[in-house]
Amino acid sequence: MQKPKAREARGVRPGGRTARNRDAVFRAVRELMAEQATQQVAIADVAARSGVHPTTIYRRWKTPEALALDVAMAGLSQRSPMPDTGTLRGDLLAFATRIAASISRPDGLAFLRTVVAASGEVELLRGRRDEIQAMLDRAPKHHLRSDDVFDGLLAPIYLRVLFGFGPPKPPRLAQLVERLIAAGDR
Amino acid sequence: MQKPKAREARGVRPGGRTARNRDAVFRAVRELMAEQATQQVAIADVAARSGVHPTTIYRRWKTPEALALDVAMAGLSQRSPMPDTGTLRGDLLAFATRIAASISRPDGLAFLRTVVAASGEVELLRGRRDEIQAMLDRAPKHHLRSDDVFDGLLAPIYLRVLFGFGPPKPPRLAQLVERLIAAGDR
DNA sequence: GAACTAACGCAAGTATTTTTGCGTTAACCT
DNA sequence: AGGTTAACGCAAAAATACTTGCGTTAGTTC
Repeated sequence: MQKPKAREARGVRPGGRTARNRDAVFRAVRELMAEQATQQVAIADVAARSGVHPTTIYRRWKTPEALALDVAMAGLSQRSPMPDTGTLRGDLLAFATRIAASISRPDGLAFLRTVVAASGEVELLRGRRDEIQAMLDRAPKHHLRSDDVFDGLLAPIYLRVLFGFGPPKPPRLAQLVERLIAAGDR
Repeated sequence: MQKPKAREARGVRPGGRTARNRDAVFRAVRELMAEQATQQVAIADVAARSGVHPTTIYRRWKTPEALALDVAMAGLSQRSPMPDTGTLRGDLLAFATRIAASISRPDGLAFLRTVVAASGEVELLRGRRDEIQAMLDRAPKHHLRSDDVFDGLLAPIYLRVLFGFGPPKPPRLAQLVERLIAAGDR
């Protein structure tokens, strides 16, 4: 007989109460971020809403920033799949539309602010980039790379929202997609 | 004999000591932002560096956010003129290059973060938009508007920096300009 | 199911941030 | 020049944020 997961970190307890507390805290953070669109969630507020003692939160996350970033990263892990409509144009438009929609919800803006505030967390976005590249690779005959999608679609949508203009409206999104495709045709 | 500026707010004193304190505080904020690239400048630190008493700072600005935003807005007022190279392509490239350069300095990043954190301050960017439009109006035969410059140049540059990738390198900047012009030709 | 101990809750303590009351300085007006 | 008072500096108090010590709870292992 031998210890299960013998090489794993000794004495770590991710199950049961710990996981429950983690979920309760995350839920509270997301709710608070959605209500007051601020990136500075007060630990005391999170504790009150989640029912988890403030001391526990301080011990596990140290600072509000670390907590917010942890929540943001967890949100990225369970993201929805990339669109696959059969055409590059359709994929790009669906992608842009979904980004614009998700960023319009108040918690979407809070999430974006969190990522920006913790900038340097480049790793956080690496997986996303690979998925975009895979989408592009399905379509033949163009020179687009994931950076082009970033510059041509993500950047305009995100920055408009960050600057307090709303997200682009559907006609503008379509126009951005057309320009991106045209750039890839040359 | 009558009061000078009789219609102005009674009892406001912008001159002398008040202005001197304001300048000292602004200078301290800018320095601190440049050193530690954080958007949360501590009032106590600003007071220590500027020589202005903390109480005075609290009374005039209430919160660190308000102070940072005030500094950012003041910085925008004394901005450099738009480039005028003789060609649209030259103007756009010079503009993009200057933006990329200014945002690479640590205080430029701090400034950008401040604006983003205070999003909703759309007014702050209105004047800039008009200047961009004026630059476009000098060149004949294209359909570009200031929004196109925002989406095609500003957004990629700013968002790359905000996300922790560096600013685009010169070849990429040139490519973005070419795509923007191509989009305006159609 | 009993031993072991990571994670927790709680109360008290420490540190940091912000406010308040009051006397002083100096900008502005006549 | 002299009066008026906005803005200031200072010390003390209040509020807020964070840490620490300790006993308890409940995953985990055997």
